[in-house]
Amino acid sequence: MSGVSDSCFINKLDHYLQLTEREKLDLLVLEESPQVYEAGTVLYAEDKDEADALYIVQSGRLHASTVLADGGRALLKLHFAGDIVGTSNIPFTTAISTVTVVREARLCRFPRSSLTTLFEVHPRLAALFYSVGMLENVSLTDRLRSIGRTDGLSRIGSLLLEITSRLRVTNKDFGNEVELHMTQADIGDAVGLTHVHVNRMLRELADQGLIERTGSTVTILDEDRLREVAHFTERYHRIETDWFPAAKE
Amino acid sequence: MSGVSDSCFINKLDHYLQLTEREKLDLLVLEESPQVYEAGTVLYAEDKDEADALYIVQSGRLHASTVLADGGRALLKLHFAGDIVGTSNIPFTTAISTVTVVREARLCRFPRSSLTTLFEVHPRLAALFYSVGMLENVSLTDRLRSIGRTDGLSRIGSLLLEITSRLRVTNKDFGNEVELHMTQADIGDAVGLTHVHVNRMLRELADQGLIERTGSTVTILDEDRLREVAHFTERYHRIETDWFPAAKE
DNA sequence: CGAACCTTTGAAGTGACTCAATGCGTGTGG
DNA sequence: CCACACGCATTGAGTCACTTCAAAGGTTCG
Repeated sequence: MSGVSDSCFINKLDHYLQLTEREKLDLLVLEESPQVYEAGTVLYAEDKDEADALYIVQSGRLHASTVLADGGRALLKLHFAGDIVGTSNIPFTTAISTVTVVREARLCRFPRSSLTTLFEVHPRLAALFYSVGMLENVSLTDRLRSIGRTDGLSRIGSLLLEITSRLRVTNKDFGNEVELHMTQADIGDAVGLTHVHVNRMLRELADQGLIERTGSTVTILDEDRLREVAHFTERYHRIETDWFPAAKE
Repeated sequence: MSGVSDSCFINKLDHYLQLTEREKLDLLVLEESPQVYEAGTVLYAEDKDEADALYIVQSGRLHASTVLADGGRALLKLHFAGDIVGTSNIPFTTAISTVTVVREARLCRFPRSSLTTLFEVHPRLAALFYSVGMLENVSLTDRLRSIGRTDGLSRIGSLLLEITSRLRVTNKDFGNEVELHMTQADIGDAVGLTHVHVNRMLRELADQGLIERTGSTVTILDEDRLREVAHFTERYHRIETDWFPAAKE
């Protein structure tokens, strides 16, 4: 039987909120044991698969994408350790985007039925789910602003900063060296540019001394200046928990 | 004292879910009586005002915007009757966008503390709030795709269809004539184009016989073809409620 | 009747795209 | 162990969607 340390939730939820023993134990029952998914695995496919569960990321990388009419692709979300994947399917029966494992990941499946119990028994955890979902909402509006209203250089800078920023949530001693696990075409699909232009903008960022590149690893050399270029606002430090219902002991 | 018909929730929540008497009564206590806000009113300002309440829209129009480094503006969300405004502030203490009343609106304030009670006492309604929030996330990813990966004509078409689609949620007998309540500059800020180009794309849509314009009212002449041009997917019909906890009678 | 705001149109400039070719690294089958 | 294929990064050149700048026409309102 799996111990508490095997839970997919402990990392991130515990970061935002000190979970009680009762909460931890109940979560262990509600979520399934972590399973390993290799890179390339499709968790569910847009407009095709039933979306009857969330997945909590213990480690690894995933992304949500959608196919365009012209055969192109858009990357809608990036998912890191601690993220809850699949929340936007909650109001639907069929998956509204395709979720792909980008880098070998350990995931806990969290069936819809567990969500029912969670909301019934643990209002405080339900509030936390709600907050985390709204955090995703904010991340989306930030990208909307970046993609809709800034040039290529800013968009790429913004993406780099968002990735580092989110990795730091679960990894405090994270430096300024990021392995992107994305091709330049992926980056383009995420920020709304072609891979050719992504290449030129990455070079430009490097030429300006803001970043350094080695393969698909990026080192941020001047984070302050990059933040200015990208008009980036940090948002993932903490969440407001004052209004949360009391925990079940 | 205000009757049930005065509640800001009945319209939309009742559309998705048959509320019980107990739920309706409790909601009436939790939400404040509707108040009228005239066009131009700023509910709260980005990075400035405390965000200690949600607002439920009974009637009228609002939008959420953010100011850019270069003085520009991005419209992040449009809010219609039945919407819950301010959810993205839930994880924060300070407002993360500016919410402005676009057209005289009747709003019910829903303080954060009411949210606490809602999650404690009415898990089913909490689930509904969660679902509605996730629906907003989906709307954002749809716009992300539209803005990041399609041309001006599609973006405008997509916006027009989203507006009509969302107005239909609370107004079944809504035709194909939409009063936008947006200037062409507003539209540009919403879809990531300049007002000049918005003008040309609107003309183009009209020239192609897809729409007809009178002032800021748009009549959709060929909705099927417009959907093709815009690559639009309808999403606001209904939400999945099977997993919701049982209602408190 | 003028001011303010919005829409519309023209003309020129540019950021990003498309097309195309080259190089590079890695894995694989002969 | 080499040859080749394949995916990815890089670079150049030409083109285009959208921008910027500028000005004129409409509408509303005090």
